[in-house]
Amino acid sequence: MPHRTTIDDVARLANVHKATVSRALNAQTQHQVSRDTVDRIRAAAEQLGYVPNIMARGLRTRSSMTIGVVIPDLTNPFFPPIVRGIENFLAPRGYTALLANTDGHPAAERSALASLLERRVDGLIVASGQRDETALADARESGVLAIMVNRDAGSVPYPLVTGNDASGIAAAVAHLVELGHRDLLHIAGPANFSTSTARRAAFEAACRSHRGVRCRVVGAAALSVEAGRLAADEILAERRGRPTGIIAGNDLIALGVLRSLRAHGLDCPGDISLVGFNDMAFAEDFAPPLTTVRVPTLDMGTEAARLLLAAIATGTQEPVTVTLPVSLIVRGSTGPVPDDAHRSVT
Amino acid sequence: MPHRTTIDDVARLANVHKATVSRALNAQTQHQVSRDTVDRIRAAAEQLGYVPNIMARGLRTRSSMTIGVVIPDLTNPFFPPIVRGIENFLAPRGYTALLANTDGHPAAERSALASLLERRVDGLIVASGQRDETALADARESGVLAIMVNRDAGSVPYPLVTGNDASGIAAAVAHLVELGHRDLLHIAGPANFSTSTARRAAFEAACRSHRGVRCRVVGAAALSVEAGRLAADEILAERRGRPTGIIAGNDLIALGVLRSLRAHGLDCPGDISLVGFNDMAFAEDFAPPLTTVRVPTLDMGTEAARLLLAAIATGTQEPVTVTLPVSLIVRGSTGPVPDDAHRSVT
DNA sequence: TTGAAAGCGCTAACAC
DNA sequence: GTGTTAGCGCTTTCAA
Repeated sequence: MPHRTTIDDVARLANVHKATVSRALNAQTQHQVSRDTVDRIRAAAEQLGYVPNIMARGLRTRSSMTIGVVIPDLTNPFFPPIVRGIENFLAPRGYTALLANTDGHPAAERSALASLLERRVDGLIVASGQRDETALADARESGVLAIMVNRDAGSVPYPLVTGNDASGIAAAVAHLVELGHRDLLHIAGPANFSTSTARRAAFEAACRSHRGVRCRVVGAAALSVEAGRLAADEILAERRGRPTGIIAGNDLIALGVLRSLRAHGLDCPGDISLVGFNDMAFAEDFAPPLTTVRVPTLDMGTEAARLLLAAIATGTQEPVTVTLPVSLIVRGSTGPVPDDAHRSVT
Repeated sequence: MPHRTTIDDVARLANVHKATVSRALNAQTQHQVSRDTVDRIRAAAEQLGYVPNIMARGLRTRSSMTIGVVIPDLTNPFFPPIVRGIENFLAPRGYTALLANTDGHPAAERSALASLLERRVDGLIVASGQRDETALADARESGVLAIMVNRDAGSVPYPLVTGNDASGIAAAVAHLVELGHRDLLHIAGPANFSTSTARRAAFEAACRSHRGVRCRVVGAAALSVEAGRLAADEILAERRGRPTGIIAGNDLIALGVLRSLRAHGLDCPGDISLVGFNDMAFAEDFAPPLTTVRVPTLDMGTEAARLLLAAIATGTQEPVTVTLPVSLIVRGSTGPVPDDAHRSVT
């Protein structure tokens, strides 16, 4: 690539030493240079179209002004808002995000992390947390600064920014109970995600807190539409004990449930009510519009970026957990329990 | 950040000069080093957890092994698959993507570009093309390699990877005509996007090629749900001359049309048929499932990355246009023209 | 096959 | 206020 012009070229044109150019062009050191020379240097830089080389600077200052963002899959609608929130915070502060997808594969995560570390990112924001994080454990071991987003890293004590899973699930359960539902099912995500186990536990606790509510939990193989459909298929194949209300581990699973319901000729919410989790983009446009728990994904990203830059500034980080509030968004996929709901269980 | 261990540390442990370490650890120069020393160096590097510093290497080799990806908004579901396609191609080749959002603002684009250029990206992939690209013109002027994706950069002659807008629109028109529709409307995107004008022209041409088809074009203020809804609201407010078939400039606009239709108590496709463009994620889950033109977004990203790396390898690029095939996906939002369709125009 | 030396473009200590 | 000097960690001639 081009951009040949270096700090030396500017120095020559402005008739000063390159160190002076460096001072003049840097906000923190600019006051050390006289007004006149700053102007002269500015003009020279402008004239030459000088673009400072951040790599060279970084070599000296041991900072790359880039942050590694590792996510499972950008194509999953849950993650773009997080990334956007991160960038919204980083960009005005001179930082840029290096993106890496892992697809949930440990091998891909390893190589993604390696690639980011080679580039000497100043820190990591990781949205692909799992129970068994070996690669992250190594990173943490060698002093890499990082913030987890949404899911934690198992036993690796990185700070975490997450939504309030418990209160979201509690609100969903309360909503269904209020509508008269007494047979509730939770389709949980894989247990190696901290959010899955948190939501599952919250579901069971919430059900216990309402008298007369029968609850049941099944697991989905992944946080995906297909996994949700499969799980729902199995449940709907059973002739007795069908739930009247389902709380899905996330919106993708909920979408799978919706497809399964249609395939079985069941009406939502006429026959079965459904609540999702996350309020992903366009959840309101589904058929029916999905009742779900809204998670502030953009804010989660922003907050994670804020925490990371703070950690970079101090060089240290405590394993805090920042829990952001969530809210139940009631739309068309939940309704009153059908009259004959109890036929199947008696 | 940590990772203190440098090539010198490895050299010392392996009892060789750092130049030898460099050769041993580099695939292209490895054959210059004896088998034994390579092994010894490898072991030493492993033992020390050596991670080469790409910035330092880049300073020397004038290549950063990073590609700048500039998009309007990651939160728009059209872009993540493109980015994913890019990364799928880049990652195995040792490149990483630096992401920058512009929100369609020239100012944001300027600063995004500046930030990428400071980081000495080896090239750019730009999905935020507009008619009046001043920042890109400068980049092009100073020899920056770049590939446009989806939309071109107006008069800036960068190569372009795009979907076949004309054939997609032609297929959509043919589909509606076959269903009996004779009054067609195209809600076009803003004219400063090359795709908007291409689709508009294709629409008008396609309509002319079918005898007895009346066509009309209105513009949406943006490629967004809200802009689509507004445009549809205006059309539906007219009491006469309503179209029976609408082809939206993209799926987001189509979604806005859907919402407007619902608000007006109109049935889709009972009263009006609707075709989108792009086949964005979950278009099949809308109410009704959206008939749309599928654009191979993932492939577009991959192809753009391929072209860019080729350009980087040769140091030159021709202003070629790669047009990828698209296909009409017929779902529930299109149906036979209603019987009374001609009442309103007579 | 390996070592020595130079330098990529920048900033930071130290002079003056 | 400004110049000098010395590297940051790497690759790449050029010698040996």
